[in-house]
Amino acid sequence: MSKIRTRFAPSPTGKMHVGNLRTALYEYLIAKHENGTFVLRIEDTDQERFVPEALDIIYNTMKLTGLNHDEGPDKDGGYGPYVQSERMKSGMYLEYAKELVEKGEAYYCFCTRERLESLRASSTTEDGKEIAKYDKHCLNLSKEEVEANLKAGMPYVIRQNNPVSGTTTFHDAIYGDITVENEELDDMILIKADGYPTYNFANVVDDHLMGITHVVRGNEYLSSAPKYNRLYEAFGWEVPEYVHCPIITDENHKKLAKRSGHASVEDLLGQGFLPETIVNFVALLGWSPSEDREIYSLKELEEVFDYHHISKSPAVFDITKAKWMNGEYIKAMDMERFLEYALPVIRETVKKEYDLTKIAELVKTRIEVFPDIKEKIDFFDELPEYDVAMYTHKKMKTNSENSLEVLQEMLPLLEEWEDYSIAGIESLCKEYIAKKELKNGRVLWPLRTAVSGKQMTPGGAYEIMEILGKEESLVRIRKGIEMLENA
RNA sequence: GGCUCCAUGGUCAAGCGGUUAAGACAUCGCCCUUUCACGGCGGUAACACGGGUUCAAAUCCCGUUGGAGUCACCA
Repeated sequence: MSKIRTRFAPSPTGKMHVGNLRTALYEYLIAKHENGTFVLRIEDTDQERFVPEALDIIYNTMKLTGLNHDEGPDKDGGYGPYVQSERMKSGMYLEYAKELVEKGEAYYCFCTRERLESLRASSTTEDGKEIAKYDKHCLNLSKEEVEANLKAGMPYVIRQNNPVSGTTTFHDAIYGDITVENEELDDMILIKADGYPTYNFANVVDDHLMGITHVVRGNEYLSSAPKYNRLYEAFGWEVPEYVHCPIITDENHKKLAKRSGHASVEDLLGQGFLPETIVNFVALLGWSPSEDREIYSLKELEEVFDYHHISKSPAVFDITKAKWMNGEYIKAMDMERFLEYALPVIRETVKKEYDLTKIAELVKTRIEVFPDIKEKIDFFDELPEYDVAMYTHKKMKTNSENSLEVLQEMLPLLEEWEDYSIAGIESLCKEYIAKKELKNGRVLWPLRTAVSGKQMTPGGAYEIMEILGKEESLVRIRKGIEMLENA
């Protein structure tokens, strides 16, 4: 069997959609699993939607996620150029289109947009039986008429000439054989009036020229696949293995769109997701490994990925589960890298001179995405307003009276104490607890409350006091005493 | 609306004719614990419906219903 060659062929029109990323990922994995070649090709045939920054987005995303291509615009592998607008310069798409015209598989069309629009309008007013497709009007033009029109400089497109009867069957690795009536096939445009090939055409030509063996794409292309198939056949080219992936949807089971808030890789990154989470999570949307396991690095995915296990039904992008997975990655991160992500967020919230690394450590097992950090540590900078009722905790057996007593008795001890390390404070507290024969919670709950002013905090009284230091800890405890006295 | 595809818990999903119908997220409860987390244990929860085929159907076939995708000189 020949070596596998897959390609990721994005068009630079904006952000990187997660559906696109998954397609790229599967293409990458299919190739890498078999030691094949993963090609990056830029499909910029739409001059109107082209946005230059999108190229950077594509490169950055690929790099960040680790989907490194073996061939591409920046890595010639002998199949270049890898940018369609550059390939176009040689006029090759037009040549190929003309080849089809000569074979009778395509034809020139001079219809105006106005005519096409009215055609569409009239077809919809019919009884619903009518199919909204081109009526092959220009197919009837004689060779002479075409020549004359061309000579006169009339704008034209070249359309595929599909049969009007019979059926076309193509094979997909996931969906099996799919058959459609040829009558359903529209004569799609191959070459646009601006001379550029359409995606549909350029895609087929380039895939063939680049020796692509597996064509992976979203299943929104399923309905146009028969037309591509006819193109391959018209040229007499070998049809690649089609792999149509199920669609990724939002929670309403609709195709994931920008408005969902997490439709692009950039959105996800901005929300505090790690690249490896995105890759891992998206890999599992529509595919599952044979072993019972969910956390996979890209390398591990390369090992176990088998595209025959891709499922057929659409998958909801469950942001809740994605967050869980991100939390798993965060917990498994080494401290150094964690700090790179966490510190900037912490700095936004904590302006005072505390040991931010210690704060980071506190928070590591308690967040799912990095912005979660903010609300967990806001009390460090400033003791929030809180209600004395917070001192009452049923399970800790605390109330405002015994809390006051504990704080009043602890205050002088803490004032004399110098060692405000976790261990130091702990030994002081434990000593007091032992002497008074109390449960830990009886004294630690009031302390933690006084020092944080919050119902829940990352870390306990020891950890918080260590970070706050002696002075600030005492200020807060005195404040607590004052509040309890006035209650 | 035409065409195409899809159909196991709320979500991701295992399952390929014989299972007590896995597992994960979420949810609920318990344990651990100075709070919250982490960790551990357990619970609730699914084969859309109707016909076949078969000794036997979540698994195969047909229909119904439901959902999605697609119908551009966009990709």
